[in-house]
Amino acid sequence: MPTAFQEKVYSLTRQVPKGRVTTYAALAHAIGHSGYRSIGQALTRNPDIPTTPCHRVVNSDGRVGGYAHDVQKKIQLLRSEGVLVENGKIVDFEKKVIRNRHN
DNA sequence: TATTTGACCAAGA
DNA sequence: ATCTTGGCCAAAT
Repeated sequence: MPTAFQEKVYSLTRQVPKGRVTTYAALAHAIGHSGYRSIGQALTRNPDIPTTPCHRVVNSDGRVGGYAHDVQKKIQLLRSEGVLVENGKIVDFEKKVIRNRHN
């Protein structure tokens, strides 16, 4: 049973459109927290991949970051949505990332 | 109740 | 550009 905190994280993660990505810091900021690591913690406990596209959440510097089971799987999913990854980094990261800021 | 853990981040060397 | 360090916060143990 998810906590209120996790509900927020999942909810925001689901709002990320296909072909775009967001960062742990952006999610944290959107919720009003500064504990970036807690966001990853919440996603780690996420059981259902299809319902929550947690593969669209990446590191702040454009690196792919981690994944519960296999990072390669995460990269594969991103690539299938049009987000290319080279050397563990997102190609054209600044174009794909959503930070809920001035746009 | 207290401690440890982790899919992070920013700044410094 | 890479590596290290300290800090952050919720959940699990």
